[in-house]
Amino acid sequence: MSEKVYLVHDLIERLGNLVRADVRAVCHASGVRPVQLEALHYLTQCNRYSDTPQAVAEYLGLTKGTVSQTLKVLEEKGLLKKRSDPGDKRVVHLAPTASGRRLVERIVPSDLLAMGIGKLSKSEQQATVEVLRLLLSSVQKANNLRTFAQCYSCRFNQKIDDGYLCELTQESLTADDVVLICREHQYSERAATDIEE
Amino acid sequence: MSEKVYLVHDLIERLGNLVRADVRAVCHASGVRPVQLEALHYLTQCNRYSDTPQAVAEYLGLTKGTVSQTLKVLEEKGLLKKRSDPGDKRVVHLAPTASGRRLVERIVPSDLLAMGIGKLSKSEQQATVEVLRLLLSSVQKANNLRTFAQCYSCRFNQKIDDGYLCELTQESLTADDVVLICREHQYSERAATDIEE
DNA sequence: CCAAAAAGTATCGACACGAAACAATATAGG
DNA sequence: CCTATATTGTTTCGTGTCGATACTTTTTGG
Repeated sequence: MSEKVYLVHDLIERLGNLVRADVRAVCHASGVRPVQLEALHYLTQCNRYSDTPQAVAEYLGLTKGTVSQTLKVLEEKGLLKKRSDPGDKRVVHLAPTASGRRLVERIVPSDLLAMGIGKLSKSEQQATVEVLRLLLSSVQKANNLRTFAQCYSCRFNQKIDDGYLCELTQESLTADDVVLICREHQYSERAATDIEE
Repeated sequence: MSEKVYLVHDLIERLGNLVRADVRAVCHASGVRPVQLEALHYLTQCNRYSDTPQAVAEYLGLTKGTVSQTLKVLEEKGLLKKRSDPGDKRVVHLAPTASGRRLVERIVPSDLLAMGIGKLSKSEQQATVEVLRLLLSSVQKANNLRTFAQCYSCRFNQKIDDGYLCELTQESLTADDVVLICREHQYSERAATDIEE
């Protein structure tokens, strides 16, 4: 195996540790657990097909039982509202409350990371985003993982005259919709990671 | 704040989540906790100034009380040996046992990440390592964090005729020593992150 | 020599986590 | 239509993580 794999594993792990330690400290001051914040953070970014307990569990790599408890605590704290799906009565939709959104905005992104990135030049910042994006999509593709990416880079997304269409659900999407992350997302064959914003 | 900060935070968090979920699965099969493996992994990489409970706590971003328990469990499982310092009787040195080292080698690096990196071209792999290294050192410098890097890039490290000298401890170091990570590490002023291996 | 700092341990309570069992609803096959 | 089977989510339970706090031992500094 290439030496590089060890290096990248180490670097990802250490950056992850630092960011997590920082987030943990701020979370602690705010009285929430890191995993609770991560779930809430996800829910501020996902679309209406992806705001369920099951999707949160897949995104975080946890079991549905574990996530169920986390969501229960978030609801008790008033950071989250549950709403049952009108079409499928098994399904629950989750939405952060106003205070939930405020909490996420206060903690994400971590100051630690922001300061580090701020020290980089514009071109270094750009290179960082591109490399991380490429690495993430490569890991996801190599392991057939759900990609949890935004609709605009999805092979099911189609541009129509007054907006977009999801070919999977056959529903029309707005410009706001297509920047949310979706659990059904699949990259199109062409390099969809190159899209600039 | 630059948009890029949000993007990088997200990407680091998601890559970290994926790697952690993968490591967690393998750990579970091996009967150890992720945090136990991370501590053990650190101890396979650190030098003789950095193999103490306090250093592990700083590296992982946890309190010493928490780490003390983790180490106790590792010792009970026979993955770790404790040895008290002859010079300072408060200090305990930690060393992975043979089975501890074997465990780490089996789990690190994660297959998930290895497969993802394997799909990248040589030059993309190189770019990934460089970008992550730059980002990590930038984050560390911006926050005055301990860098936990290898002696060869340390400002206290000096090349002498038959090896190296640490100007902080005034002890001589071998070629094997200078690739271990040290809690007292400080980057020299020149860009020490550019060193190739 | 004594106060303060530092390294480590022990104990406690809140919560994370997986496993398993469970309830409710949806889907597919006969 | 009706009954397996699958899917979604919750609950319960046991183990373990984590931080806070209090504590011991040793070192250091005035």
